[in-house]
This record gives sequence, C-alpha cells and structure tokens, in this order.
Amino acid sequence: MELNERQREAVLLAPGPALVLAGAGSGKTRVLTSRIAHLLEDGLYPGQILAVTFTNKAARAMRERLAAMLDMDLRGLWMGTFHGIAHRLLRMHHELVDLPEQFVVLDADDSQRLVRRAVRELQLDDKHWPARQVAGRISRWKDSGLGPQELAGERSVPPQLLEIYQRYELLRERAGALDFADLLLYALRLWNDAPLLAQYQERFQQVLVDEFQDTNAVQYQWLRRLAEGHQNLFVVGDDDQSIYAWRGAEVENLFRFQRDFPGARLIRLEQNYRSTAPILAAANAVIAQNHDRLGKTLWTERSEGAPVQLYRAYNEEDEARFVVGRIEQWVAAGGKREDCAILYRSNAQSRPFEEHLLRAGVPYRVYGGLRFFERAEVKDVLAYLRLVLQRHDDAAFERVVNVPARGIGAVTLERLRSLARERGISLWQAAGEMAQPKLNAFLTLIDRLAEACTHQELDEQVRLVLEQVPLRDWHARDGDRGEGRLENLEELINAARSFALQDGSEGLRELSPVPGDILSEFLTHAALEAGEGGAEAWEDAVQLMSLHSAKGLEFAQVFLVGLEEGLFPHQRSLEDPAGLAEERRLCYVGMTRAMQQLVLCHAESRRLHGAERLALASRFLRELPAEEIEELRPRARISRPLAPALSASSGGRSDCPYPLGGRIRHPVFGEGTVLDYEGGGRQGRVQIQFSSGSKWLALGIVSLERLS
DNA sequence: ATAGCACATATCTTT
DNA sequence: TATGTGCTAT
Repeated sequence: MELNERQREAVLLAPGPALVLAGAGSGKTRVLTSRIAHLLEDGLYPGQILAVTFTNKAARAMRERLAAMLDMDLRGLWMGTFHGIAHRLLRMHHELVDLPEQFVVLDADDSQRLVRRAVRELQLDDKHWPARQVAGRISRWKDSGLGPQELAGERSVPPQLLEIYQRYELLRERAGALDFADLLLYALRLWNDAPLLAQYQERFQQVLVDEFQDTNAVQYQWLRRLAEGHQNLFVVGDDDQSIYAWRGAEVENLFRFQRDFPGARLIRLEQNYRSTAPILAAANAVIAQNHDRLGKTLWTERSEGAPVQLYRAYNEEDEARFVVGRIEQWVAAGGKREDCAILYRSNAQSRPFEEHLLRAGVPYRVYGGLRFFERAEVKDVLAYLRLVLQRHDDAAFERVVNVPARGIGAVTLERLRSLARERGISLWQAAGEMAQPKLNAFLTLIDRLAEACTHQELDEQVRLVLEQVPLRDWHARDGDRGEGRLENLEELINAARSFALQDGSEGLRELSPVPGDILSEFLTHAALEAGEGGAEAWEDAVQLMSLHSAKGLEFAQVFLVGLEEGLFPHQRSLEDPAGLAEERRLCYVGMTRAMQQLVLCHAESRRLHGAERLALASRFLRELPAEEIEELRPRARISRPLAPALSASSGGRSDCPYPLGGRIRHPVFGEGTVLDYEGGGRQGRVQIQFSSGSKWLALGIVSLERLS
C-alpha cells in the first residue's frame, strides 16, 4: 500500500531521535513496520534493531507483517514487549543483578499471595490491608522506580505499608522470584554495568517503540540509557490513546522525550484511513472535551458513511438481543462474523452477549477475562513444575503443599512459616528440618518428580506431574465443576506440546536467543502471556473484548455497549478529573476502532453485581454531535422478561421476517429501522423507527421491503 | 485435618 | 454475581 507524504517522511527519516504523533487509524503500525523494512533494506542487520511493542499480540502482528513485506531471515531482530525483552535480557545476564539462573516470574495473583503472606507475618490485620490493593500500590511504586528506601521519609506512606513492602521484597528475593514490575526494574539495573550497556548500545543501532504514551517511568529510563549514545530512538504514540495511567504509564514521557533528546524530529500523522466521516466526527467531538492535549485533529478524505447509531435499550438483556440481532443481520447479508466486535468497559459485561450469541448459534470469541494460565487448576500444575525448577519458590510451595489434600494443615504450615521466618530460609528448607513424615513425603514427591522430569520433553513433564500427583482424582471428585478442570489439565499437556514444538522449530526460540531450560521458558510464557489462542482461533467468530484490549485493532462493525454513568465512565473515576479524562480517551479509542459502522448502546436499567439499578446515559453520549447520530428510539413496550424460559421462547425471533435493527422501506412512511417485534406469524406486529417517529405495524397487513 | 456451609464483601482495565 | 474466608461438625 502507498504511503502518504507524512508517513513517507517518517519512514525515511535520517537516523536520530524522532517522535511520531500518530492519531488513531493514521497508519501508525504501517509506518513502524515500513521503517523497519526500510532500515533493513538500507543495510542494517536484523540483529541491530530493537522494536518494542505494548502487547504480545502487537509484537506478533508486526513480525508477521514484516515477514510478509520482506523476503529475509529476521533472526536476531528483537521484537517484543518491554516485559518480554527485559525477561530475555535477565535470563542472559542474571548473574549481574544477583538473580538465580532459574528465577521465576510471579503473575499478579502470585504477587497478591505474597503480599498476604507478608501482612500475616507482620501480624497485621489482613482486613485492613487487603492484598489486592496493597499489591497494587507496591506495583505502582515500582513502576515509578520507588523502592522501600526512597519511600522511607514519605509522610504520606503509612509505616505499616512500608513494612509490608519491605517484607514482600524480602520474601520475593528469597524465593528467587520477580514480579512484573521487577522485570523492568532489574533490566534497568543491568544498565549499571557499563560494559554491558555499551555492548547493547553498540548492538541496537536503531530502537523503535510503539504506543510510547503507555510507557512508565522505568521503561522510559531504560530506553533513554540504551539510546543515549547514538540517539537513534524512534517513538510512535498518541496522547489521546493513553489509557494505562492506572498502571503507571506516564504520558509526560512524550514531553520528556523532547526535552531529553533535543533536536528530536516531530511528525504528526493526522489523516485517518480507517473510519468513515461520521465515525470520525463523533470521536473527535468526544475527545475534544479533554484538555491538556497535544492537539491533533483527525481528518479523512472520505465523505460517505452511515451515521453513528445510538440504541437505547431497556436493560442489558435487551441490549444484548439488539446487538446480536444486528450481527445476525450482518452475517445474513454476507458479512463476516470476525468483522464484528462487541466492546465493553469491563469483562463482566460479556455474559449477556455470550448467552444471546449462544442461543442464536453465532460463534464468538471472548478475549480477556480469566485466562487459561490463570485458572487455579492450571496454576497448581505449574506450581509443581516451579518447585521442580526452583525448590525455594515459597509461593509455589504454599500453593501445592496441601493440594491435593495430604494432611498438611494450617497448624503445620504456620509452624513451617515461623521456622522459615526465624532462620531466614525458604519453606522448602524449613520443611526439610522439621522431619515430619507427611512433609517428608511431599519433599520426596517433588524430588522424585524432578528426577523423572530431567531430560524429558516439556509435555512429558506435565504428564509426569499429573501421573505422580493425584490431581486428576482430586478434581474428578468435584463433579460438574471438576469436569471443566480435568479438561483444562489435558489442555495443559497440549499447550506444553505445542509450546515445545513451536519453540524448538521455527518460532520464538531461534529468533530470541534465550538460553536455559525449556521448562523455565514455558513457565515464564505462562506468566507473561496468560494464554489466549484457543483451538477455534481460526474460526470466523464475533469478537468480544474490553476496550483496553481493543486498542490497536480495527473492525468493520463496532458495538460499543454499556455507555452509562457509573459503568462507563466507571464509578471510580467519576470524582477524579484525571480519571474521567482517561475514561474519555478510552471511549475515543473504542469509537475509532470502527471502520464502517459504529453502534453505541446504553441501557436504562442494568443488573450489576446481582442488583437491578437504573442507569443514566453516559456523559460521553451527550458530547456527540447530533447531526452525526441516528438515534433509535426506546421501545414503547417496557417489560423485563419474567423468567429465563420466557425470554428463551421469545428469543427464537427467527419467525420475525425482519431482523431487529435491519433497514426496511414502507410504501407510505419510507425508510426505517426495525426496533422490536412481538407475537408470531401473521398475528405478529413489528415496531419500526421512521424519521417521523416510531410505529407499530401488523405483519399480516403491511408489506415492507427489506433493504440490505 | 477436612469438608461443607453460611456469611461477608467487593465489585475494572493488563504486562 | 462469584469469590473468598471463617466457622462448625465430623
């Protein structure tokens, strides 16, 4: 595809620092990929390029695009997330930062458990110090580069919290483990080794960064030091799409960059190629309500396009029914399911859509939520493997010492913990010293397992765990609930096999020269990339995902749902102007995902956490320009289905000849949109929204022309 | 020590 | 809603 003038300029820019402010849909990824291709064609070796993306998905996509553009061996080209790259470096140079060779990576859940343990060890009330929140604060401090020492003098930090932080660090270090934030911190520490830094500065002649507005303080420092020699740092970002401040991202890095790299070239990409004019106008109007923007207005050459539609649903069921109806209509007209995306603020909102899609027999795929490697039964098996690798991994030890139940209860465990605490040793060591039969049996089990696992294929190692540890029986006793877990255990074997195959053949491994055990690779993979792609990944399916995970993607049809005060914008940001601005950017991100048709939905009433609540339309809807919006009026009949059975029977709406949301033409009233329908056959009636208002029409009498 | 049950509680986004 | 925690009976 041709590049426009600005894009071309960015791609061909001479070496040196450069900042590309790239609006949504302005061809950002294309510029980045083209520049890499250009550098390679210009004679740079793949090994001299480092490209950093924000998600694993984005890294994969870019690699694929690059491979398609160039007929070239890309081995040696480093492309990945900050976390992934940091991990790779740490595997290679662990000794420089006093890490054990087999260090493990803690995911968010592991970190929380460790916090809980720290709280208990300090004899603090874990009600008063909820692990989830404390872990969140610690992680944010770490993202800004603040260790316990730096916080010591801070009056705003309660002393207990500081103590918890310190204890957490102690436990974590003893376990030879790194949390997500540590990966970045330790990677930054690597740069304190001058020869090593010089080596990488020499090696990576060109550093390119995607989604730069989402970098945090530590990531920025890491980049700055890496590039401070040759200054060949090419960053691409959009302040309007900064949606990760809650995770420590600092948009200010865009300004810092210009300050720290004087003479940096600035290029703005403002021409949008993705969306129709109405979609763009609507999105621009919303984001214009934010202040302190770098200033940038997207425009498009396209003038055509359907208006943005707004559907006001009675409740979340109605919302789901409407959206699924529209999707069925799209598919019936020959559209692909995968071109339809349902985007919501929080993952919990997926359920009514899943139910309606299921009922309608429409394949769908949900991204996010509880992912494969985050499931308890899967994490248990992984914990056994972690112990095999690293006996001092206390988190893993605690997780499975009594799973399945083997008579090691709270009392024994408490004794273990205090012994470990007193002597400053790991739980594994403490268990060895206790010389208690049941504990010994557990230690022996792990040792035997480790022995059996040596020199085995990865999937064989997983199989060995399931063979030597009666986890299957344990879950099988759990009846219905256990069945799914059993399936997940079998799936884990498959996951291990395909990971090993991919890793050994052509995939990651050759491209990323990581030394060390495939097992530890796999465990890191499980923590870093919680596992998306299921077997049905290639099936044509409707896509359901949170707004956050939609960033960087595009779809012909976007249904942005749940636009209600308290839900979106989220309750917790209502009070806080900065939080509200971020919610608005999130809305902007969501709207700009749409290429052809954007449908916005909100419900008047919503069941949330089990309780029914009235919901006000989101303030973002009031910010829309009326002339771009086609409002679908609320239905006249207001009734919540009394029972699931009832809604199921009325859910079989295939007997209505006009799909909900579809366009029709009436001989007198003209064009309209099908809003609702009740009754069956010729007795049924259908509600149509005409420009003059909405009307109920008897199916037996009128004849309506269907428009595609 | 463990299973089962009642009760409380916090509701989001992700590497 | 759904998850987790604490209590009680076994």
